[in-house]
This record gives sequence, structure tokens and C-alpha cells, in this order.
Amino acid sequence: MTTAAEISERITESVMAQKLAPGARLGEQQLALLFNCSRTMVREALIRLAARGIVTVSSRRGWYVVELSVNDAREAFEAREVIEMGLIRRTQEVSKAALKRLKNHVARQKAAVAGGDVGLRSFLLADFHVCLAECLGNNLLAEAVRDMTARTILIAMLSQSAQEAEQSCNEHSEIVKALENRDFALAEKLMQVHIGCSQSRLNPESSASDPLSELRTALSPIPPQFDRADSKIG
Amino acid sequence: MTTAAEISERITESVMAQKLAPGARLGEQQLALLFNCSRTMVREALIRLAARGIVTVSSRRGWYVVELSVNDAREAFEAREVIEMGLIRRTQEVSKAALKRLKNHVARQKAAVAGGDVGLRSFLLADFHVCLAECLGNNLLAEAVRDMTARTILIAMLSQSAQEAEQSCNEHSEIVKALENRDFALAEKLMQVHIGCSQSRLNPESSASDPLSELRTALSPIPPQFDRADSKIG
DNA sequence: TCTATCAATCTTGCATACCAGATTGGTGCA
DNA sequence: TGCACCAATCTGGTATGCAAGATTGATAGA
Repeated sequence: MTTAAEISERITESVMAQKLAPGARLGEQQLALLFNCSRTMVREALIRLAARGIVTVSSRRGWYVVELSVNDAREAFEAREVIEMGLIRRTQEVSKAALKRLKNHVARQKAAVAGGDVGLRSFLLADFHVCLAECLGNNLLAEAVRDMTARTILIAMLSQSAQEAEQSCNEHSEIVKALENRDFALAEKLMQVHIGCSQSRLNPESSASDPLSELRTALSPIPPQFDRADSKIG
Repeated sequence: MTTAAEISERITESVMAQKLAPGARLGEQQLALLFNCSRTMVREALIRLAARGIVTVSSRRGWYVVELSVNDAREAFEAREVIEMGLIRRTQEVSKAALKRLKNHVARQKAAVAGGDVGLRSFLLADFHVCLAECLGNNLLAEAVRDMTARTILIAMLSQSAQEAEQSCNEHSEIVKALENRDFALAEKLMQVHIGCSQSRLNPESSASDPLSELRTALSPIPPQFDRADSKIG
């Protein structure tokens, strides 16, 4: 058996790890079976996630991971900029313990980037921002950052290449370094650039405005040299 | 019958109107009776509110409006400062329509302050901040502001006097005026002072650190001249 | 008279059963 | 051959019932 809190946490983590794509279906019965619990528990978890803007429900059709409109995406990035930059701006001191925690986190990110586990890498790169908000002393905003970071991840076409991940990781490292040097103005600026970079990689023709995009990409023509060759089907 | 969305909205509004005090009990059966629906609907509403930090549940004892610790209170005020100031800071233009809406809102606040309906007054003074976030173009942050404003209201001993309400209202008016004059730096500063004022009225000996405070104040000695005289009981 | 223990009651926790809308595949008619 | 209609099925929506923990009041013993 699994509790509602565990289920919602697992789903959130999967979103942050890009294991659940926008529009992914989350059937109550399926989840109940998977987590070995009743639909009641699953529903409780999904209701919580809906309140946090991670999933939506379409009446009598099903629960789905949210698909953001272009404007939703803009708002999510703007929200992160406002919160994360604002938190750094009003910082006057970062404790030794917090710095240690942040450095440790960056080290884990580096390891994940080198390791090649795309899911873990994606999760840690996002979780860094939550960790930072906690270290800057505001758990309430940290929770808000978690939800909004998850949303920014849910914008289609944003899957990072290994190279981009490494760059993100380096930027995180720079931000921590600036905090350590008490150069909060620099840290704020670096954060702005960092979030701006993610946003600029956005494809304006993203999925939300086009309900067929998922199918469109899935069914895009296959380059001839791969056609039929090495097919694992059957 | 009432839907879960309506129930949670009603509860949120009551909190913002200071009609529900921190620690107030929200029995599932009572609410189901009150809203003429099943416990299922009530539970769904309460689960949503719990995800938003408005209520908490104590296992097999009941649901209660949250009682914030001193640190929770600090975080809530800090969060509002970060978000609301950050939103103003990055504003470059406020549309005519938005300004009209804001002025209209301030006018309603003035009327409520003059009218003497304490609940409506409290609600509108809080709702202004949500309205402002919406007008500055970010609904996601507006929702966050709603939750965090509700939390700041839930800090005991913060009930505004009529005079303080009038001052708040005037400060709102000043902020809108600054926005209209495109003096965003001033607007940001005014907002900081405005939120700081609410926070400074906080009694550091507030209830959350003392589970008996509600009883303590309720059972505080009655000044002799009112003792028994003009009692409306019976 | 005070205290400790127990039972009645109240409240949420959780699962299940049934209802209704949405989707989909089949069938028959034009 | 194409289209419209209908039925079977799948999915969430909602209510209800029972279990279990917490509280409270009563009772009996010291």
C-alpha cells in the first residue's frame, strides 16, 4: 500500500525527471493497481497535484499531466525569475551549513551529468532551485519554486542535451560561488541569465497551441536509412 | 448541493474576511450538512486547501484552519514581499484597462472601509494584492499571492482597526497612483513599506507558539465596570 | 475526594459500489 | 462506399458504509 503523499511525490519527481511528458495520461485505476492501493488514495494524490498545477482532470475522461499554453509558460518562467532573483536580492548572509549543502548538491549534479542518467540529471538540475530557496531561508517559497520549476520542465521541446545540462550545472556552480563570495548582485544577475537561457531555448511553436504536435512528431517521416532496418518490433 | 471548488473558495474567502480564525475547527460532517453535500465533496475541498497551506488535518481528530508559527509568519510576509515587489520591479507598462480595474478596486475598498462591514473590508484589502498581481500579467503568481495573503491574515492578533484599514486603503491608492505615473521604483518602495507595516503590527508573542493563547485571551479578566452589566446572554 | 480505568461517542481514514458521461467500434441504411 | 446511429465499454464522479484512533464522561476503587 502507498499513501497519497507518496503517490503525489512520485509523480512530481517523475515530472521533474522528465519521465512523465506533458499530456501523459494518469488513469486512476492504473495508478491504483501500480501503487497497490484504492482509487480513493490515487484521487487524493491527483487532487493535491491539481491544486499545485501539475496535473489537470478532464471530466469523465481522465487525469493528464498539464500541457501549458505559451502564456502559461511565460508566466511560469516569469514567476521563477521573480521569486528566485527576489530571494537572492534580499539575502545578506548565507550560512556555512547552507553553502556546504549547495556545494554538495552541485557535486551530485556534476556526477549525474557525467553519469548519463538523464532522469536523475534532469531531476537534480531542477531540484537545485528548490534547494537554493530552502537554503535562502524560505520553505514556503521553496515549495512554490518546486511547483513552478516542474511547470517549466513540462514545456514541450525543452529536453536538454547533455551539453546543455553541463552548462546548466556550471551556471549553478557559478551562482553558489557568487553566494559564497557574498556577491549577491552577481548571483542575482547569474540567476536571471540562467533562467533566461532555459526560456530562450523554448520553441514558440510548442505543443500546447497545437493539440496534434505529439502525434505530428511521433509520426514524422523516418529517414530512409533507418526505415525498417534494425526494427525491434516483432 | 455544492461543488468542492465552491466549498474551498468559500472557506478561502472566509479566511480572507477574517471570519475564520486560525485554529477554527472544520468538521467534515458539519460542512457536509452546511453545504448540503456528501463528506466526499468536503474532503476534496479540504485536501485542496491543505495543499495550498490554508488548513491542516490532525489524524482522526479533525481539520483546522492553520495556525502559523512565528517562522511561518516571517516566511509568508517575506514571500509576499519577494513576489509583489518583484512583479512591480519588472513592470514596464500597465494597460489602461488594468489601471481602471485597480482604481475601481480601490474605490470598492474605500466604500467598504467607510461602510463598516469588517468582513468585506478585510477581504477587499487582501484581494487587492491578488488583483494587482493579475493586472501585472501573472495569474500563476496571483494565485500564489492569494494563498500567501491568506496566510498572513491568519496570523493572530493582526485584526485591523478601522483606522489601520483606512491607512491600508490609502497606501493601495498611492501604489496605483505610482503605477499610473509609471514611477515603478516608487510603487515598489511603497509596496515594501505597505507589507512591512502589516508585518510590524505583528505581536511576537502570537498564538502559534502558545497553544493556549486563544483560551488565554478569551478568558482574560473582564474589567470590573463591564462585569455582568449589559450582559446580552440569556 | 481524588484519581485511574473503561466504555460510549465522535471524527477521520479508506475502500467499495454504483451512477453517468465520454469514447469507440460495429452495423445498417442511403 | 460513406455516413449516421447505436450499443458496449471504459473512465471518472459521488455517496455510503465500516474500521480504527482520539476524546470525553462516567464509574469504581483508594
